[in-house]
Amino acid sequence: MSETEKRKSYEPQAIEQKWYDFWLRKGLFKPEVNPSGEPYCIVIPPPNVTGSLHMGHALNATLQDVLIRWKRMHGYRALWIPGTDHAGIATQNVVEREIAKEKTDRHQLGREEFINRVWKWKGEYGGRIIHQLKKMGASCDWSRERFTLDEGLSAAVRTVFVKLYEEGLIYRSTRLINWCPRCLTALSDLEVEHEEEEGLLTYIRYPLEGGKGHLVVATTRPETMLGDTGVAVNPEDERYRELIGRRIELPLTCRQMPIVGDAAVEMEFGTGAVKVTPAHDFNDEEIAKRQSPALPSISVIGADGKMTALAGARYEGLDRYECRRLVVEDLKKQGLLEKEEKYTHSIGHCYRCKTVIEPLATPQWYVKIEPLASEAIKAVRDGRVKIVPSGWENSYFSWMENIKDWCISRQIWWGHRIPVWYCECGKTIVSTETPTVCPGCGSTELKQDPDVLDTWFSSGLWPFSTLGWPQMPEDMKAFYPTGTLVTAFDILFFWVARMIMLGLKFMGDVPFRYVYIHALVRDEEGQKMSKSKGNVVDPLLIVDKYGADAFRFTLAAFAAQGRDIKFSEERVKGYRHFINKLWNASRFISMNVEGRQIAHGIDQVRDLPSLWILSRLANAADEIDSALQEYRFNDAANRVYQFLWREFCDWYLELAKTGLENEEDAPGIRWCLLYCLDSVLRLLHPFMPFVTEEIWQTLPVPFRDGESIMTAAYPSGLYRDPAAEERMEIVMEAISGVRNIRGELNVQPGAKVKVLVNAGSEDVAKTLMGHLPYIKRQAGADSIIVEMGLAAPRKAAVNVMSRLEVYVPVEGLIDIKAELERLGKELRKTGEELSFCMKKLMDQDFIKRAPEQVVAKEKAKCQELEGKKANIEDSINRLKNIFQEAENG
RNA sequence: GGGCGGAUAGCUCAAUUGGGAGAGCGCAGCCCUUACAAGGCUGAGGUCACAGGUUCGAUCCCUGUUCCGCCUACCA
Repeated sequence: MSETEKRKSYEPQAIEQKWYDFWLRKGLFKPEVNPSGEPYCIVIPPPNVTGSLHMGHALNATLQDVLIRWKRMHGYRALWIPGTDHAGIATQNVVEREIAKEKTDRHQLGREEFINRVWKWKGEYGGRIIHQLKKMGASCDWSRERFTLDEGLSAAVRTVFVKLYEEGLIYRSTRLINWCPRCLTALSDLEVEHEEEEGLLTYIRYPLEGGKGHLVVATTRPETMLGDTGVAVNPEDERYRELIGRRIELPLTCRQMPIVGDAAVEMEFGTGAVKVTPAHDFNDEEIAKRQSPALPSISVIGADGKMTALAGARYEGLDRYECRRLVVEDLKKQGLLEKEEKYTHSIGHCYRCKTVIEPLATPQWYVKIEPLASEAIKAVRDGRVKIVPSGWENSYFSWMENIKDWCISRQIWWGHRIPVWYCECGKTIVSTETPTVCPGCGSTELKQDPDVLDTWFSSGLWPFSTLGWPQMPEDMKAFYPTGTLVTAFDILFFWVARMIMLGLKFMGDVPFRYVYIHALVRDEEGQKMSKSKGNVVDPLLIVDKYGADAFRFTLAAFAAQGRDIKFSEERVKGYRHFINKLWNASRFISMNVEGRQIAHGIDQVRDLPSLWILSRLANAADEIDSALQEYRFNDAANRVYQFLWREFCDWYLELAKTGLENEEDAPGIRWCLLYCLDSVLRLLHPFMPFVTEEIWQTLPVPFRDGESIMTAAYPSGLYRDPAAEERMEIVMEAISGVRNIRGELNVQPGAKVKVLVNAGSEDVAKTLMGHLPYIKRQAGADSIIVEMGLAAPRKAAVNVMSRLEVYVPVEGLIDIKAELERLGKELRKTGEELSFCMKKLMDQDFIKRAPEQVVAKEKAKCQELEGKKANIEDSINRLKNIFQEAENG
C-alpha cells in the first residue's frame, strides 16, 4: 500500500458499498465458505414487511451480525437466515389506506383482488427493510431469504394446523374475545396493550323491585348497563346478603333482573355491588356462568363498536362513547345518577391501531396451549434453552404457567387462510390440501373458513419452516436446532415462547440453544422512541452521516446486559474518532514498513516493547473472545477499544518510533506492527466490517492470507509473555513518573529535562539501562542517570513509584513553591492511605480472621507506603531548605 | 395487587464469585512533537440512594425505606 493513497481521515461513504458488493459477489455470506465447519445458525426475527428500519432493528441486526461474523471467522459453517413477516393486520391496514385514496375499499374490490393488491404492494415496497439491513452490513445469506407467506412456509403452516387439529389441540369455540372495532378482528390476549387512563367511576342507582329503595352500583362503562342481566354482591357481605335472590329493575329499560351472590365481588370496592354484563366483560362472563341457571347474555354493542338493536331504539346505532354520554344524561334526568368520581384504571387497546378493545362473543379458533406450554417450560428449566440474561427466565415461567388458550383466528384477509372447509351437509374438512369434494356427501359446494391465522402462528414456525420443513433438506439436518436467537424482550411471549412450544412439538427439539435478549434503544433522555413523541432517530441517517461501522460499534459498545441504551449522536461521533484513530494507525504503519525489510515471524522480534505489545494483544484477544462467548458485547467492544487506542497507539506506536531507529530491531518491529494491525483488524471486524476490510486488503501477504478478512481466522490463544509485560511496566513507570512531574509543574513540552532514577533493585536498574532511548524520547529527557540507591539531588522534583523513584532537577525549570504544593498533596494522600492500612493491621480480629494472603498483602502495602511517605518527607524538607536559603539570600 | 430491574465521577455507564471503586464523554492546564487537533501529555472530580443487620472487613450478601423505569393482573 502507499501512504499517498491514504487520506488523513477515513471516509466511509466511498467504501462501504464497494465492500458489501464484493462480499456478495464472492458469496461470502453463504455457509459454504466453511464447508467442513460445525454448523451455527441464526434466524433473523423477521421484520414486518411493511416496516422500515428503526433503532431496534439496527441494534438487533448489529448484534446478530457480530455473532455470525465472529463465528464465521472461527471456522463455523455460519448461516444467518433473513426474511420478512407478512404482518397480517399491519400490512392490510397499509394497503387499505392506499386504496382508500382511490375512493374504494377492500369490500368493493373483493377478497381476491384485494389480496392481489397486497402482493403488488409487497413487491414494490416490501423489500425496503431488506435493503436497509444491507446498509448496516448484515451478512445474511440472501439466497435463503424467506417470507412467511412463501409457498414453503405456507405448507408448514397448514401441516402444523392439521396436525394440531387432529390431536385435538386446535378447536373452535364461541366465547368472549378481545375485539378491535376498528380492525374488525379478534386479537389474542397478547395483542392487547393495557394502559392506565383517567376515567370516571359512575355510581348508578338500580331501583329494587317493589319500589323500596335502590342498590347503587359503580361502573366505568355506563353504556354497558343496557346489557346487564344481573347485579352481583358478595354473599359474605352483610349489607346485601338478604337481597340475594331478589330482583332489581334495570333503569332505562323495562327489564328486571336478579341479584346474585358471587365470591369474586370485592366488598371494599365501590359500593360492593357490581352490575353484570356477560356479553361485554370477561369477569361478568365468568360470574354469569357460575350462576345456575347461568345469567343470559345480551349483546348491546356490535362488532363495529356501535350499539345494537338490543340496546333499545333510543341508543341503537350510536357509537359506544356517544351512547355512554347519553346514558349518563338520561340517568341524571331520572335522578338515578348517584355520583361520578375520577378514577384511573387500565384499559385495553389494539396493539396495532390503539383503538379501545371491546370484549365480544364470536366464534374463533383456539390452540389448547397447556400441553405445549408445559414442555416449553421444561426445556428452559433444564437448560436445553438458555435465556441470556437469565433474569428473563422468571418472566418466561410466570407467563407460561398462567398461559391461556391462544386465539389464532383473525377476521382479516391478508394471511394464511385457515385450512378448514365447510360442506353444506354440515361436515367440516380440515386438510393440508384444498379439497374439491366432500368426503361425506360428495358435494362440491365447499366453503373455506373465511378467517386467516394470527401472524405469530406462522412466525412461530420460523426456525424450522425457513430451513425447509416439512421437507427434510440438508439445511434442516445441519442447522436445526439453531444456535442463538437474538431479540428484544417485547416479543419474548409473542414469538420466542411460541417458537419453543412449536419447535418442541414438531421437531422434537428446541429451536435454539440460546436466546439473547437485548435492550431497548431509547432517546437521549431515556424516553422510548415513538413517532408521536417525535424523538425517533432514523438509523439510516446516522449511517449516512457517520458510516455503518461507527454506528454499529456504538450500539455494541452500549449493549450492556439488562440495561437499555440511551442513544445519542454524540456517542457515534466519539466512535467515529476511534475509527479515525485506527485509520491513522494503519497509515503510520504503512509509511514505516513499505519497501523496508520485514522479519518473518515472532522469533525475530527482539525488542521489549514489541514482546510487550504482543502479549497485551494476546490478553486482549482472549478477553474479547470470552466476552463474546458470554454475550457481553459491550465488554468486547470496550476491550478492543482500550487495546487499540490506549495500549497500541498511545504506547506501542510511540515506542516503535524510537525502536525503528535501531536497525537491528527494526525488521522485527515492522513485523510486529503489521501483526498487531492485522490482529486488531480481525478482532474488530465483527463490529466494524467495512473499515477493517478496507485496511486489511492493503496489508501485505502473509498477513493478508485470504480473499477477505471475513474468512480470516479470529485471533485467540496467541503468544503470552508475562515476563516481558512486567519488564516493560518498569520502563513505562519511569516514563510516567517523569511525565507526571512535567505535567504537574507545567514544564513546556518542548523543554528537555535531566532525569535521575533510583532503581529499587538490580533488575529494575538493568531493565531501565537497556531502554534509555525510549525513556528519553517519551519523557522528554536529554540525559538520564540510573542507579540503585541513588540519592536525590538537592533541588529536584521527586516521584515515588512502586519499583523506582524518579528525580527531575528543577533548577530553572519550575518554581519550588509549586513543587512543594504538589508534594504536600502527595504526602497527604499517602498519609491517609497509610493510616487506613495501619489501622487494619492493628486490628487483632483482622489479623486472626482474614485470610493469610490478604493480611500479607496489607503488610506489604503498609511497608511500601511507609517508604513512600518517608521519601516524600525528605524531598519536602530538602526543598524547604532551598526555599529558605533563597528567601534569606 | 403481584413480579423484575435500576439508583456509583458533571453526563452515560462498568466492576466475573465480599479485601478501600474504573472507563468514555465532558471539564481544567500545557502543547499543531513529521499517523491522527476527529490528536498528544498531565490533572481535578465519588459518604458507591437512605437506614439497619450479617462479617475481622460490605458498592457487593440480608431486611426495611425513598425515588425512577418496566412487565403482569378480572377491584367493576
